[in-house]
Amino acid sequence: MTRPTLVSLANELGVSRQTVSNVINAPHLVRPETRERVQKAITESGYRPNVAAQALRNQRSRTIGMRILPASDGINGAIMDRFLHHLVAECQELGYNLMLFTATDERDEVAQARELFERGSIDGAVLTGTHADDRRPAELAELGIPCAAFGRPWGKVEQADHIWVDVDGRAGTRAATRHLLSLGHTRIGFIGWPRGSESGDDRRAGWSEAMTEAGIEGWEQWQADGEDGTPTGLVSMQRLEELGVEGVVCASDSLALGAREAIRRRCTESHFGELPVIGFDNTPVAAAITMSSIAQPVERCAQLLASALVHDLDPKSRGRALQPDERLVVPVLAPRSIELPPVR
Amino acid sequence: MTRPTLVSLANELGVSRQTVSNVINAPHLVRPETRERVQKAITESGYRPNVAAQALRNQRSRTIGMRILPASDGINGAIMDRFLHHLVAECQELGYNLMLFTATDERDEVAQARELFERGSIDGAVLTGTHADDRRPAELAELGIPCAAFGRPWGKVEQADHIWVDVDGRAGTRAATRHLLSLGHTRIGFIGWPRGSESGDDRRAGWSEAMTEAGIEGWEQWQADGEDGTPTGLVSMQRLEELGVEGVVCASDSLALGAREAIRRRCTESHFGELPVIGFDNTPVAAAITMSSIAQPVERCAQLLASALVHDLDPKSRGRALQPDERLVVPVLAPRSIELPPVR
DNA sequence: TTGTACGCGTTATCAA
DNA sequence: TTGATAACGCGTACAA
Repeated sequence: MTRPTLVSLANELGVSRQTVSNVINAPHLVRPETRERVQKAITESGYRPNVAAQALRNQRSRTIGMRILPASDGINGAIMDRFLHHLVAECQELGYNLMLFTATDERDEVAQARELFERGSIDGAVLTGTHADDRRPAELAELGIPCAAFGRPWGKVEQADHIWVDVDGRAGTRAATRHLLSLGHTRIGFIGWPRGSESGDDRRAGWSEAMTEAGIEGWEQWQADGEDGTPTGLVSMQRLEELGVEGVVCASDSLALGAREAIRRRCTESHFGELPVIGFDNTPVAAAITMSSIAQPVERCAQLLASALVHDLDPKSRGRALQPDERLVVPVLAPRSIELPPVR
Repeated sequence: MTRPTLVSLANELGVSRQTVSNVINAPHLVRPETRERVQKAITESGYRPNVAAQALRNQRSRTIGMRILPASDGINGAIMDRFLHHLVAECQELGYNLMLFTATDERDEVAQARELFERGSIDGAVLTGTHADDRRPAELAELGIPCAAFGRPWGKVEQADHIWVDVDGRAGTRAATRHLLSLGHTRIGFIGWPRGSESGDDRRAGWSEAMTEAGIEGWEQWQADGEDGTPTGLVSMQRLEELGVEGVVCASDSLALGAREAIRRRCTESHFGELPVIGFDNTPVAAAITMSSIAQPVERCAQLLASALVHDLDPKSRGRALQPDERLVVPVLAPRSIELPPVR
């Protein structure tokens, strides 16, 4: 009833444990007939190498650590949910495991990662939610802990020496804005987050670019911002509608949800007049109410990141190094029919 | 620069490694002066026991495994997000780690857990989303894999021999219904999921009980159901309003969101007339639109579950066995002001 | 109270 | 091609 080990298997077969090990790790070194005999025994006995022993011997756990944030709002939660799932899937694919941990703040996050790393629980870490002046990559590097970040090294993209992947939010809002422009609208507004939020400014920039490029006058006034959430979206939209805005791109689905609410209220109060709103993140909520949204390809980000980190941890593994042009992943516009009403 | 080990520390201090080990695991066996000297060295050198070596020696990884589901809708995602976070936090608190894995289905989930268990990666597993005829607990038991489930053993609560914790949805909807009744309303409806969904039927039962208990006639007709989502909530509410329903309890926030939408549309079309809607899950969306909702205490569930499983894995640890009356955790009604309009 | 010796299961090196 | 030996870092029974 006790699980077989390399030794017990070897004894039963009358070979040395090294031979059994070789059948698993270096089959080409073993004579075919022996190999098959051992292989058969391995399969039939349900033998599984012990990871603790492997980790001890190889000085690597084949495990990656990641901090799980307290679920704040449903939006970021949903994104991280998907990211996490695909990260786990890709790690598994590459023969790695993912271990979670919690931390009170980023300082503590580094401390926790360090603890896990120094105890040999993890070989490296995945960071999320990078921001300007993010000290984590440097601190981990200092400690010799390999890491990969979901989120670019804001403010110093060029000199970053760690692995990272990010969603090109700017390209997303640019595409969304162009899309609305292509429908014949010209007065396209933007509802975002207060200046200073890196990804927020990035998303706004895409809209600015598209508007500038289209040669439209006075677009600078068609913007509003505030804390993420439906309330901000609602009041922002009310203001923009007064300015005659004909469509709006938002930095999040929450904002877009609020904007839609404003339009709905106005429509019932006065005349009918739908108006396209495009959200960001393509959350289930957006899909449920058939609202167009810019979809972050978090699946791809997770895959690229896991693969790159694994490659960094073990170049001989199946992990793949990141190509420079793969770092900024472009999101996809997920259009829903209701969002494309005829102009006027 | 190389990390210290028990041996290297012992050598530096001129004691045997046994003494160093004892200082950590059985301090009372070591002479105070020696103990302090060793303790100091441990602290200063930043020594950390190697988990692989410990796992190998103790034949336990102090790690718990859990399948992460593909993020489906935002609602369940948000719930699982919170659950997961608190599960990790509690494990950490108890000196355990949480490892994630993916699986294609429940059969595969058991296979994956088995693989991890037999390789010594995990000591036990956490299950989520239990249902009637759930084979997982029995299969894991068969394999000798300790497990704990978030979700009751539907259909055979009494005979279940594994650890489980669940939210008492029925108590939640009952409380919500009573709450609406206490406001003076009598025609309280319910929007849920199709019969056969365990938690759905459970939530409906709470409403039935409260209505029966209040001695109100004809309540059986004030119900509707369908696939979870805003569309179902919307059409359901339209029908219930025609029946003169004065308030409604829903099996999810999605349904409630749809119901609110129906009320809003009707209000603007004809006369004004708000009407209380209570959702389930208390998602960020509910909070954002100030909609009352029944809040699942997933934090507590996660804590109880982690603690109980850890206790099962290692009775000498700080994990605590589950008391029978702790298994069904009662949710809390999160009332928002807008949800309590005067009657008529 | 401290030290010695062994074993946990695996892999790498080297000799046969 | 195969097998013996050592080592990874730790915990514990036992002896001193």
